Amino acid sequence: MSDAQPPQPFVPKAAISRLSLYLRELQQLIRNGDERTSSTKLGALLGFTDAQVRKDLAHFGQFGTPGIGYRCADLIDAIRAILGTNRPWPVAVVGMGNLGRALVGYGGFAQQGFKITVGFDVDPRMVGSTIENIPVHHLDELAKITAAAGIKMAIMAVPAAAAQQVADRLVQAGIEGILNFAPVTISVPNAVSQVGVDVAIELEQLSYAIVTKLQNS
Amino acid sequence: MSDAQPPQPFVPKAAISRLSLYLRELQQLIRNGDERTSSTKLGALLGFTDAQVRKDLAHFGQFGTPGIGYRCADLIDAIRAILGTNRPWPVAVVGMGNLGRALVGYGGFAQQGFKITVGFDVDPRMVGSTIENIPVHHLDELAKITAAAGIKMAIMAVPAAAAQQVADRLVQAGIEGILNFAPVTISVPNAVSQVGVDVAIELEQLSYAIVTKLQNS
DNA sequence: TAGATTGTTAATCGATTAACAATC
DNA sequence: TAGATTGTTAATCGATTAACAATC
Repeated sequence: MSDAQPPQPFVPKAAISRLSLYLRELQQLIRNGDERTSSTKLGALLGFTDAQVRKDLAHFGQFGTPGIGYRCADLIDAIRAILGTNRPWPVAVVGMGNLGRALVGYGGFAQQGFKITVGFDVDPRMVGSTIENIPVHHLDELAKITAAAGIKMAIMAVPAAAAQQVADRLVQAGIEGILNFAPVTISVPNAVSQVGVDVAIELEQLSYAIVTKLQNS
Repeated sequence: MSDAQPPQPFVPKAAISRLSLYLRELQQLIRNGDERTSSTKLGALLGFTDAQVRKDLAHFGQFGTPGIGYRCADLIDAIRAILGTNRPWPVAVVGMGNLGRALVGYGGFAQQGFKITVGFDVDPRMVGSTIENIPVHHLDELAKITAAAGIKMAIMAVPAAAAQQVADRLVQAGIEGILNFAPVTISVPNAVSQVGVDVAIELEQLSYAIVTKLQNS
């Protein structure tokens, strides 16, 4: 209907990750009572150069004032609009084991616009129950319920052996983004976005860093 | 005492992350009964080029046979030796809330060499209890217990507001690697390694991907 | 032998940083 | 005005990919 959207050419993926970090830092600054900040200050808080901060933002428009810097509140609004978190996202959790239940009980991302509104499992003892006021349905109801609720994002907290099957069902149900906590690579169509979090891999990165540091000493 | 270690110049950080992915994929191949693989096959499984796989490995030595490829079991051993996970790592969890307890109950990374052996909290109702056979101590005992147990890695699952203080205490206690689940940037000395996992940020990346895809259509 | 695949060097590509005119 | 800081272009740096001789 409108062509107001800028053409938005190649935005490095790493730049989008940093946008999330800027957002988090800006929210912290606001909590500290800071109204304004600068690319130098924001970068220093995160270990980036000022040029990096400005370049990242420049992909999307102009948000500051030369000689002054950025209004924290305005930059927050701008970044949330870019990321698409200026409106609420209902989220489904699949797999109501320890991790699934912990995620449902965790309020931390409600503040960023994400609200877990439903859980799924295949265990008959879980199905029909309620966890922290969130209903748990059978996985067979996935498509019906996510469609009715307009849910486009799901968090997978299922065993590795089930992950690909569950991913297939999420795709089938029309889910467009998957956050996968299972320690396996899942294969989904290109049109579906995925992000993986594997705690073992993160620990391996720490292991490497520690071992390497020892070697160098 | 010995100079057997190769000089090991600049290894891109991204290459180390991919090493973990190769390892995970190789373990999957072994489970499928594959004895051998190639850079082309391994790359295809993860969406990388064959050149990328060979280049990453080349930073550390020669692990394959021209014309043949790689023996999965051998390459697994080699990568584990590089990452430092060819020996067990005892790990402490700080913060025994929903997430902390879920991590203790999760066996997934024991298989990769990481074993949670102790938990810490400040809540008197938790201190002295046992979760999945893991004792929970008061945070005041951190230094004493981690030193005695030779623990060098800790997982932080504490509220954002407490994160920096807890990080300071971990550093004080001689911890060398921190996996931080709190949604804030923590500042630690250069000699201490840290990795952050922020679920909200991962969801933001999905949000961006979904919203952007819609725009382009 | 012919076919496959490695390890490595050189070429390409992309991302970060430096520099600076414009602006407040 | 002088000082600060943006947005942006050009220069640098680093990482990925292509190509190929060596090898099984």
